[in-house]
Amino acid sequence: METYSISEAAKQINVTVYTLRYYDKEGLLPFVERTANGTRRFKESDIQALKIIECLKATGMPIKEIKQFIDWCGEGDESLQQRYDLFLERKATVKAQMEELKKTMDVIEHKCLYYEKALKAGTEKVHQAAAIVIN
Amino acid sequence: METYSISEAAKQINVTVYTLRYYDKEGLLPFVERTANGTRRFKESDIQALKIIECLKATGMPIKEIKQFIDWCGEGDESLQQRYDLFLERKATVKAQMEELKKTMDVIEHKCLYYEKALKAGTEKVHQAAAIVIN
DNA sequence: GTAAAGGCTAGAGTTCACTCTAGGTCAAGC
DNA sequence: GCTTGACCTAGAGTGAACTCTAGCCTTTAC
Repeated sequence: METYSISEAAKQINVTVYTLRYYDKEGLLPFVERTANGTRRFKESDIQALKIIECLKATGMPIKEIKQFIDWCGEGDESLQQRYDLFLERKATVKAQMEELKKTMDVIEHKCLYYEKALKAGTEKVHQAAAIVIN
Repeated sequence: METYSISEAAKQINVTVYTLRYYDKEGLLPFVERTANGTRRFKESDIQALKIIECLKATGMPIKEIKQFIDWCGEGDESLQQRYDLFLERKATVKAQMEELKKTMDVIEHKCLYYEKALKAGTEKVHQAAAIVIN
């Protein structure tokens, strides 16, 4: 079975080796095995697990909560419900983030139009009457 | 003209007064005027500006870059192009974030289905054959 | 056999964005 | 006139997530 060194693993998931060692220190990688002399070897399934970790991180989940999830994974079927609930909750937060981001995008796009007009006119005065305003 | 105290302004944009003072310290609020004894009074246009600042923050923009934008706003028409470019760039990053979030959502939804099946079966074994795997 | 490349740990340092504390001013209500 | 509450500043402290350093150990290539 093919395995990867820490730097190969880091490259694959696009983080630094420092980050991987930090994750391990924080208990996120209990499944990564070591050679006789202590070197980490990442299996294909470890890479997949890291992708899940990165996915959870992308939802804004703090490392301590990700560790909780990893711990649950080690418990087996006992924690199935907790893990399901966790993903349901993540789904809801990601949905909320998407909606927030859409609102943000609307504002940004308005600003783009504002500045297009201002640039065409050569001045912001096409938009406002007086004073120093943030636009 | 109606104005707001720092605590009223904080409530309106849903941050703490500490945060507003911190923003001011960092140069994000040069437009906020003070009473004779030094108390900040937020105008309606200041609240709008704060909303733009919060919008930029929501795109992941660091405070130092937001300050750059605020500085440009003070320069007037000279900086129109820079400010336009900034919003174009923000638009691109938000678009990228939306795509990333969509991918994240797809993974999360897969996990939800995985756990629904596992819960129905009462065990994760419906999914995998051997070993400790993160799921 | 020795030097370079890569791995290891413990622990210190960094950055960011707040968050809070201490000590002080000021206006309003009793 | 004095207490209460809201405001102020400077600066210290916090927590998260890295990021790096120092010192040490293997393996590989000349």
